[in-house]
Amino acid sequence: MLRFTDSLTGEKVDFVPRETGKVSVYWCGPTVYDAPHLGHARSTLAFDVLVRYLRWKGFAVTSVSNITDIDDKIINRAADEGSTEPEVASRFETTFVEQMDRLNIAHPDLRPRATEYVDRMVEVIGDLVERGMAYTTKSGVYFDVDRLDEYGALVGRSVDELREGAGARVDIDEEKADPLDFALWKAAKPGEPNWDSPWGPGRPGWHIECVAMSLHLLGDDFDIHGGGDDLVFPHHENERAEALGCDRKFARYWVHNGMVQVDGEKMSKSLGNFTTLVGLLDTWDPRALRLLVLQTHYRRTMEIGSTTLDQATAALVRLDKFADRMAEAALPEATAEAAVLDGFCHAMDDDLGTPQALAVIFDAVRDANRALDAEDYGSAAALANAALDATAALGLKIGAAASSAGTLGDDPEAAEINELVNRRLNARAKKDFAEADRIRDELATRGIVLEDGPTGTTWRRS
RNA sequence: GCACCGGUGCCCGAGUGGACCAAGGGAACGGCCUGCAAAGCCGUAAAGCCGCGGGUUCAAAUCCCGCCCGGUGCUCCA
Repeated sequence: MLRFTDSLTGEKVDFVPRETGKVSVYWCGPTVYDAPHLGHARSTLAFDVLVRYLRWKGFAVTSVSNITDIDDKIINRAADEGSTEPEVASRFETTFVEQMDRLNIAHPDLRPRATEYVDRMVEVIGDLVERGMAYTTKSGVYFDVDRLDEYGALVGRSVDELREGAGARVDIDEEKADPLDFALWKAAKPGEPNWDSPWGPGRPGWHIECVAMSLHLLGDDFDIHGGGDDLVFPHHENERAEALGCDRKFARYWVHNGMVQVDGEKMSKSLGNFTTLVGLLDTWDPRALRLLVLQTHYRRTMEIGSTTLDQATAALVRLDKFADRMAEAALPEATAEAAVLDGFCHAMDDDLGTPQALAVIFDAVRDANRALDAEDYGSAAALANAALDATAALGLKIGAAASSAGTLGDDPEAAEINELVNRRLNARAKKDFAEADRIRDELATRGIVLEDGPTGTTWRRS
């Protein structure tokens, strides 16, 4: 039985989908106003693994993740650049998708944009106004928090408690009847993009797009709603209020991932150049980032930095070598070792315990190597198949062929390096080890590592 | 300030009441292999007891109280 920690109750609960065998998942995608960062990667990776594992288990999954392409930050960025909102949004959406592709993240089945859903949002807002859950002011339409008893349930606070902290960080809008009330529709200001509505020209308020999209594409009472845990309040609390305010059932389970830290501190642009994904993925194998993320439970705050990425890279190299070794061994056909897959499922079923799942995989790797050393090919094959099946279920491709380093022939210096390698081989053949070592040292200073194997010498960049 | 979540070896991190009390990865060390290395495999040691101080319990890293530190949220940040 699959279990998740549901943010609404904070407890681990059995997962019972709306429809047997089918799972509907919605997770909050990015607001495309800037380059994607580590946090986007971690969050998207978390839900990628969730979806992959559910599919691996045999569920028919429908996944939806939005692109928020209209918001204050996009407007500001466009103004700063002397560009337009659609241009800014389109550019960063492209970058986002590119980086997700590098991370081998499966595309969501549907990736709707907020601007394509304005009509549906207007419908939802209209419904709320009709039901008396929302009111209109000069500056827009606001949700009346007092009308919903359950407001605050997701974040685990009462309306009174929330009211105490309201305005702690942002000035209170005088137009609102209650500081907690939040915008559903913002009246247009001069120069801003706007759409027509029964309340005059304006633009969508608090992430009402997520409600309009998720309910439209997945239906009422869909299964899982996810996102980063910084979105719990007010973002998700408000979404929930919007849906419940329309008397519609919303997410059955709320799943939130933890934040990323760099060097023990919050990630910020001043802290390092690899807080953006593009730079990081240029430096490290994207699979190393996936492995690193999976080594920490998705709900926990985690550390990402050059040290941990290097460590993950070392672990990844080991997995690649393992996959290659097993492939070269030409092992017999074998069914994946059931004990390993059972262990893997047991770990994953328990709130997606990827760290434990990886421990099962690494144990299988060691056992398979041991079996191969002992020339127990049947066991080695069964264990290797299980390990490969499990890594694949996590979206982790292993083996040198999967390495982003690509084939050695692609390296611009390949011809020159190969020449040096051949000269060294000749020297070794003549037992001129001094010359052989000199060439090896020369390559080492250029960051090239040589490996002499039974079938010849290979090289790679360290 | 208020709320929530964390603080586990040299590093990253599982474990959240009980088989001598800590998985897995990285690093370290030793062995095999190698002309020597590298890589790989095998193995070993390493937490004077899991932030600090109290408490509950037959039994706690795991529960309770206080304190210290970090993170997140408190109107648009994954």
